[in-house]
Amino acid sequence: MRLKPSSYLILGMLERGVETGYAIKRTVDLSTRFFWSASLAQVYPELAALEESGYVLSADEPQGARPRKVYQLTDKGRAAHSEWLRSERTPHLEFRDEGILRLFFADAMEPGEALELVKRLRSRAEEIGRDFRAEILPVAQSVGGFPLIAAREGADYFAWRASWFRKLETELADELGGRGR
Amino acid sequence: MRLKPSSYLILGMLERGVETGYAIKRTVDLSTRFFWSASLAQVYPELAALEESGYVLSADEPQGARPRKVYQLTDKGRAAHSEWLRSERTPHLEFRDEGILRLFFADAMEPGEALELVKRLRSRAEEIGRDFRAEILPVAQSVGGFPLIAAREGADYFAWRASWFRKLETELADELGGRGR
DNA sequence: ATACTCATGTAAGCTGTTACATGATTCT
DNA sequence: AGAATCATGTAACAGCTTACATGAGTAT
Repeated sequence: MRLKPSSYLILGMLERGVETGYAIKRTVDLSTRFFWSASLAQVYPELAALEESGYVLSADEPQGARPRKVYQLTDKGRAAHSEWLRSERTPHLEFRDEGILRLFFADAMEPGEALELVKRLRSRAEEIGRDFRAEILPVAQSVGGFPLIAAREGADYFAWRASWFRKLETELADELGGRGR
Repeated sequence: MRLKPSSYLILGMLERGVETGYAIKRTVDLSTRFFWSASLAQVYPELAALEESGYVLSADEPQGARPRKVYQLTDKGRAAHSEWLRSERTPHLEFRDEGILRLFFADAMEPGEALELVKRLRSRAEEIGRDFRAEILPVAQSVGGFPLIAAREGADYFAWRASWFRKLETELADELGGRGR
């Protein structure tokens, strides 16, 4: 079995003491979601595959009549996660940014419409920044350490992005105003 | 047929006068690659599907004995692209950032090793920034308009990212040095 | 001659999503 | 009593990638 970044995400969560598939998904939604997300339909089969390959071990720990499987890392799993963290392989970096894609094609619109687009992108960046500070940062603050540092990167990024669009907005507004005279 | 961002990428390239599937892929690699990439095995079937649904039209224009299909937008295709640009739908925004994922789990390493990780991430951001300025920006400069603005966003982002890691690097180095006394 | 670029396409596979299916426990 | 949360899983599909297959034109 070849481990993908999503596998290491799961190994990492187990290493941090998150025990069940459900809890991993919940934790991801409150922490790594913005730079690496995962769905339940990804987590459960991945946990099964990791167990099959000996990276993790499960034990049934039902809560009353409700079934519940707790997972823990094996030595092999801990070693794999540790090797990944220290590895010099180039980490995967990919963006799917439809906003910038629209910006790229904005020559097909009137200057006023392009300005409207940039305003919407700025406002969207601000909105995500707010969500981030409301949902992710507080949790990260209570955890501290590198999860907090990673959360700060996210918050800083969306702040930077909003200010980048704000700057572009003034430039485009100036051009528009200047042409009017 | 439901159009995805990748469909609009292709419509947009046709709108800008890029004529063949091969040329679209080449242009994407030199312009939108960092915020929206595409492979040949994606472009060719997508062009066929767009023609099937009436968004584009193809004509055979072989160069000698070498087959070649040139595409152009239909009115329907132009309208769809225009509607997308002006739309208020929230644009898709997704990151797959294995670097920040490693940072998130860096508590599992010694402080010195975590610092090494941050150095690698900083150096990788610098490297991508250089690639960007070497491969993407010059082309964008010769094109001008919004493609240049989008390219600047990319260049500015990787500069910001490098400086963010640089700052973190000094913070972590200070902590390391401080503990030694 | 040889290598690179132009050019089109397909097959198989990987990664991930949404929606479905089910049910217990806890909070209001 | 009803809603939200905890909990596990599967089926179908969407989107995309790598590798394969083929060959002409152009530059060194």
